Amino acid sequence: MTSSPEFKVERLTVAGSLTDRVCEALVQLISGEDFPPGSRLPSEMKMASRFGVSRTVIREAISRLKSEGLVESRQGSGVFVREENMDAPFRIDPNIMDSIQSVLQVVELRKVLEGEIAGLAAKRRSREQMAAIRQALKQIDTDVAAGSDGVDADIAFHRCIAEATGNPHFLALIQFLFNFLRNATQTTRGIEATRATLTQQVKDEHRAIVEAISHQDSTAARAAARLHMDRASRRLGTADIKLLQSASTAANLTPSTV
Amino acid sequence: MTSSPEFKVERLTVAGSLTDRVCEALVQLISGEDFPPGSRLPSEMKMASRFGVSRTVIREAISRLKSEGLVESRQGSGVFVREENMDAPFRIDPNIMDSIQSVLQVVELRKVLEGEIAGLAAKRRSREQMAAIRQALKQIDTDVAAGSDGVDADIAFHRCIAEATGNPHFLALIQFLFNFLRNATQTTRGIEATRATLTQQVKDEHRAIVEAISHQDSTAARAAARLHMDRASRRLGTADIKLLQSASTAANLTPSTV
DNA sequence: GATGTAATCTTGTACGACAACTATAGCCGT
DNA sequence: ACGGCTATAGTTGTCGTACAAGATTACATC
Repeated sequence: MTSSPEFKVERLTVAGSLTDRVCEALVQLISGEDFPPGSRLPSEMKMASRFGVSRTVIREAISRLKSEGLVESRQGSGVFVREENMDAPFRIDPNIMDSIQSVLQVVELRKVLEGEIAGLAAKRRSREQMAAIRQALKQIDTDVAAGSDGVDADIAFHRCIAEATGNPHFLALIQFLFNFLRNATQTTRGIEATRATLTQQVKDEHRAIVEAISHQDSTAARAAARLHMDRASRRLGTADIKLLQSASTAANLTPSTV
Repeated sequence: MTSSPEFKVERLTVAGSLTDRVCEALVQLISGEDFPPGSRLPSEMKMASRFGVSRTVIREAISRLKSEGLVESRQGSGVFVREENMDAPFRIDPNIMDSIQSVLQVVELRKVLEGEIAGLAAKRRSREQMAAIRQALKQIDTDVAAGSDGVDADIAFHRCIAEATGNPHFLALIQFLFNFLRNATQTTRGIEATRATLTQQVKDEHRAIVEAISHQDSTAARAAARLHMDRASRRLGTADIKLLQSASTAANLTPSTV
């Protein structure tokens, strides 16, 4: 091996800082077949030379990859690609938030989950859990009467139902989806307003879910929850779509001027 | 303000590199009330002085926090705490892998998803997607005949179905669950063996799913997928439970000796 | 051939310098 | 007095060098 290049230098992306670009390029190289799991990637000096950047940039990029669990560095030995990316978490790409369609797709995911969660909760809920659900339902009214937008109480309500399944992963997953949707929609503040105006309809939907769970009728609970989410996505899809779209385009024009 | 310390220097943890410790300390400070969302944290120079490390270390720590979405840096202005931790990913605590019950709970989550995914795929699949699903089903046989355990092909099969929903989040989520389950079970190699011995039954279950999707019968598709997952969890719950348990206890004894 | 040691390579950390960019204070013109 | 422009200081981004700490390899020695 006289001077065989240890890896091809990918075209660095045009946007972002040097560290961003190098990071992206390295992820591509690791994802590809250039560096299989367990292999050692070139020394920081060599990478700096190949990419035409300083070692500082390489080190910061490696630092990110380490925090994401893609690589692992051993002092004096080198940087190695981690065996498994089992820790690769489930995350939704934040820059798809612009797209109203993607938000609706997340809502669809939530709809599926809420339906099954309600069905399972109907089967398994204990008496205490049933009381907690009823209490959470009341809390929504209390909060709204006190001037709150009721979003927190609404989330707590659905969390109570998820807890009643006895499977903590359902709770964790819908909590994650709540976080995402809240952040995706909070830019406009349109959803909360919509929810506030449609309180009566939402209240009826909630009651239907609670009643079904109370009667341990899992089929009805699933249907009620799905209907609830269907209507929620419809509310999202009609009134607020323009707001969200305009907000997203505005965000595109001013990427970091927030 | 003459010389009010802008933040208290937390005790740096004893283990890990300087970057690790600084990173941890910063996370604590951000999680606490010292630096609320939107606030600017001290300049890199000041932090370097406070922590008694070089600016390099601070920069690498900040780089990690940026990749984790906790902070955001603006050149010439400073480093700011991001508004919401909307990026908080959905991840399953790795140390629950010990518990066979938790694994079964994840399987239940997958069961729910696979059922709904199959139902949606039955409604929406295009002709090309149907062909891809059939192709993936055949590939399982091909791989198994070639001596493979067929796990990869099995995953690819279910991925094809998820793709046919047209909602990429379903695909991403079940891929995440696959990764977790694979890592949770691969220690014993017991599951693959089980799956290999029960090929005929699994094949029948797969065929039922494919036929239902082909006929665009979403109810049948959902039922078939749920049955498939039910049987999978039963297979998991009976034969391999002892293997998994023993493997988990062994893993506890050797936490990082892999 | 086994073994201990030195040379060498790699990552970790520190320091200094400058470029690119921002925000602010202050000056100036009106 | 007020608005707009500029100078200036502060901050992040990038570069380079240097050395410490740990690991690997080669080699000399027995």
